Amino acid sequence: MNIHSVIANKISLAFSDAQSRGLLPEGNIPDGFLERPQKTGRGDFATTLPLKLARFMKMKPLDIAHILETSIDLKPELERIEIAEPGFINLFLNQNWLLSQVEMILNHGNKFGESTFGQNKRVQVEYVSVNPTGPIHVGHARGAVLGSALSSILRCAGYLVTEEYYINDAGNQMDLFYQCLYVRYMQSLGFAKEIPENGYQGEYLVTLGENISKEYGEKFSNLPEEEAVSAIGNIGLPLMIESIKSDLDRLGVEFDSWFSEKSLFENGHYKKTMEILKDNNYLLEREGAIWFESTRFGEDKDNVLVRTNGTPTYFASDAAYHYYKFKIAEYEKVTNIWGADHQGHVSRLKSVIAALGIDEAKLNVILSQMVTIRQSGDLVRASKRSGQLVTLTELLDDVGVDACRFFFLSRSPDSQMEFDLDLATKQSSDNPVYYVQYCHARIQSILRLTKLNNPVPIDLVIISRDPWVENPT
RNA sequence: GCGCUUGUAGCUCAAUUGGAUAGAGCGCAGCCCUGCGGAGGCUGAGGCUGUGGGUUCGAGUCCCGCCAAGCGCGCCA
Repeated sequence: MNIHSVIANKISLAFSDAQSRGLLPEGNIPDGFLERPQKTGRGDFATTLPLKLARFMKMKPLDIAHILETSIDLKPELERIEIAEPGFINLFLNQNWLLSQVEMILNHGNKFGESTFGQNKRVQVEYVSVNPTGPIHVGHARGAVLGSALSSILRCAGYLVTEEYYINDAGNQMDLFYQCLYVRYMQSLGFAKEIPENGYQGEYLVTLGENISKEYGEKFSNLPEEEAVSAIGNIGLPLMIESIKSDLDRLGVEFDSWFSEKSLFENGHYKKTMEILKDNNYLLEREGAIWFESTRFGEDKDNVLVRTNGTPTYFASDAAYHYYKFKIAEYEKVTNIWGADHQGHVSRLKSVIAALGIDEAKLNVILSQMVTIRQSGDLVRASKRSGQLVTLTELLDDVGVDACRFFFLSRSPDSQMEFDLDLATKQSSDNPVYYVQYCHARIQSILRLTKLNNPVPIDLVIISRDPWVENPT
């Protein structure tokens, strides 16, 4: 048990002890009563319990504080208690107990800080999940770093984590991608073809098209267009996925599972999902399409699941995917990390999950806000269609993995951020990454020097409770 | 128009989820140092927490209105 819980326990016991002695009236203890004061001198921990209880118990906070004080069992972790206006109880750790923690930490080595909080529950973190229609850019990279860090933390907290990438290898966007790749292939062989309007303009497709023509020659150019598009698509898709994989690998992000959207239609999950929705009477036929009645869950409008032409929408496969997550894979908790531009999708996904009979509280969606790149004072916008994007590869070439991960994690996912390339590459204390790396180098140096001499048994003494206290020289 | 997110020192961000005098780094001003693997050290100025109300012992944090920025509101994904 960590020290926070130990002390919270002590206070909780003191509370019920005072009640059983008739000093305090009956009632439950509120949540979040133990905190760490912002300033040293107010103790290592503080409780606001008297303030929180005052109104309900119709007593003065200071009176409650004094009653609790007499019931708190100090030993062995605590040294003393102080009561402060208007009703805080400040708790000070025992110095010998603090010293013993050094040994405990050393004994735990790299395992220090891990916990069994998650009780080996199976959870999934799904992130990145970029359409394999182009390379990963800076916005995706932010989600990638968040997901990978979150997964590590969950593992340390005792969860069994599956990190999954959802490959959108079905649907209109993929068809468009195949079409564009076909055009680039034909262009590389000298045929006059044009990228369709709203198509993918990026340079990477030119290269990919050239590579395919180099390896396979002209053999697809003689086929009927539809056949050629499909054949080239079959070659292009795995190449695209491989390139995404290797980009992420450079970023230190590795997935346990790559889940294919297409597979949902091959293994029956999609069919089953639609059956459940139908049986639960959430489906409507209207204007030749099949709709999910989202409005019954308070949504603004209903959503199409199957188009007039009979093909399922992205929303339909996402419903099936989440059916898979909860009903087939049986994860106890699922976290999706999405770009903020998917924000409107959250509530209707939750609705469809509820309609499938799944507790929507099991799904947590983290939205990561937009990233802009600043270089030499200028802002660079990321836009995929126009091909004007800063790719992950370019970012890593410029600033390296450490700075990349550090900066993405240094801001809340909720806030938009500017990634300052000049700052991230600066070798001065302006750059927090440089500062951290410098500290690490110095510490390693000290450790190396220590090993040169014969290590002596450590005699631990607390010189000062406050490391910044002035030295009396 | 409706919905989501954000708004804190000149800049980039914190603030233990409603607690005590809103804190750090950079920048700025002043003083000091000059062979540890120096990113020099110390001190200081700098704030009506976008804005107007409300809730209560207490609000940067919760509620309502307004202002500003970004995103979303497809039978695209």
